[in-house]
Amino acid sequence: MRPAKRYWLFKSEPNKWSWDMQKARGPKGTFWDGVRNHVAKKNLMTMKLGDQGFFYHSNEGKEIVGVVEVIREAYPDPTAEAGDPWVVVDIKAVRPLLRPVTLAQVRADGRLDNMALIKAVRLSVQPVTKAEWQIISELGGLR
DNA sequence: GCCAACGTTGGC
DNA sequence: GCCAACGTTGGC
Repeated sequence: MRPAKRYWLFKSEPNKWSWDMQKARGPKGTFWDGVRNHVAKKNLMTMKLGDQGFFYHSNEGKEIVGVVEVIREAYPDPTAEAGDPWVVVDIKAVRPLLRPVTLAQVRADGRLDNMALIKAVRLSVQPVTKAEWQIISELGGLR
């Protein structure tokens, strides 16, 4: 049996790598580089083909703007020094949220208090539970 | 192996 | 620009 699909959240500063840039890559997607934290790395290693994630704009915007999908599982980060342990996955843009979900909304919701977005502020690649995924999808106008 | 100092992230 | 949270480094 195929393992249940998992959900994630990818943080990016939009002035470095924005949703629009991700979308412009089309179905080919791109590798998600720059992760230099062991917890985030562990999350990357756990990802399977077809897992979905939210695309979050940190710093400017502070909102979840889109949905991405994992199209290649973890492999060595091409931007890391040889011998470094860091990995990337490939992701592609799937669709934008009809209405971006802001950090303020997530905080105010009450059902999302345990999200890593709030609990682990600095973690750049985070797990999202199925329940959280559904709530945010609704807030974002996706169902 | 502990912990103080320091650097980085990211919200405000 | 400030600072809280947290990770990493290095002295002991």
